[in-house]
Amino acid sequence: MKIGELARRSGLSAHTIRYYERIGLLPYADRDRSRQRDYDASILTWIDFLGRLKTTGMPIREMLRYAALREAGSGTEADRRSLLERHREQVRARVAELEACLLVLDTKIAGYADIEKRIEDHDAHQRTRRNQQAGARQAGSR
Amino acid sequence: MKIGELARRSGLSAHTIRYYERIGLLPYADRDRSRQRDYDASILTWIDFLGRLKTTGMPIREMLRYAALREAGSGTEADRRSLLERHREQVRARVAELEACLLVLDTKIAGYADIEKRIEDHDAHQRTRRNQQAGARQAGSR
DNA sequence: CTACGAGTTCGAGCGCACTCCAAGTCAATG
DNA sequence: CATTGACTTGGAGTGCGCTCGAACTCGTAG
Repeated sequence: MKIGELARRSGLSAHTIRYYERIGLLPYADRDRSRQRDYDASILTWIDFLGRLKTTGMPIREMLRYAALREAGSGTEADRRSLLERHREQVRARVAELEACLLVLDTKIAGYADIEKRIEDHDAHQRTRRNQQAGARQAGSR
Repeated sequence: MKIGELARRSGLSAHTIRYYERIGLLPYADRDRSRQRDYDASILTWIDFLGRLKTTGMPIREMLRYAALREAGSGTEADRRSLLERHREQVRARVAELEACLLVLDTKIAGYADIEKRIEDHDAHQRTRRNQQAGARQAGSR
């Protein structure tokens, strides 16, 4: 698979794929006779996992540490595991934080809803009064 | 309250407070006789809410839109509400996304735990075999 | 042979959200 | 009166994670 197809299938741009290789997030890819990168489909699994790390807010620095352990092969499982466990805790904390903010947002939104409702009621009341006055005028003009 | 105290109480740096005022996120603060900013405690509520928006990933661009509506005063409640409602949906989506990633992390971590367990078992087995051989040698040597 | 499309490298540029620096002002203290 | 420390402004610099451009090389189709 060449870089263009990998880009389409991974959702990254070819630029980003090269950038990731440059910084060491992706392993140095084999090149064909004309020095073009030639990828194995298995790289998609790795890119996908990197995407998870990224989505959960892991900085590239730390992904690099994980990638390096992975490259180092067996014997690094305990380190990789504890790195992911620490990250998992951070993600859990983040979720809790977002949920706390959601409550604040709910309250704020409910506050605006109240204000809007009060305005509507007020308007409806005003209309009713105008109509009553108009009715009274009509009745009086007969 | 001067900027230093506000910085301490809000958790922002004085630099950041001035930056926020410059871009319009904080209202232009009144100055005292010697042109120093003089804040009312009520600003803390606003900074706190801005913090919630920031924590939930709202870009400054959008906070500015909200801040502008707020400055515009009454009549903008419906807009402010819908802005916050749209944001709330994004935050909810983000939480869902993080939770999906947490499942992937759990699986990955469990995988490493398995590998480590297999290695431990293997080592324990090796030790047992060595002990048995040592025992057999001792018994034979008697 | 030419033209194309997709790839290559290297380095510069960008958007975001700060963060910091230099040079100056001011009020209070010794 | 001199010093100290907290403040002022305007503008430059930073770190992150890309993103893009220029100039070039290939392999294939017409």
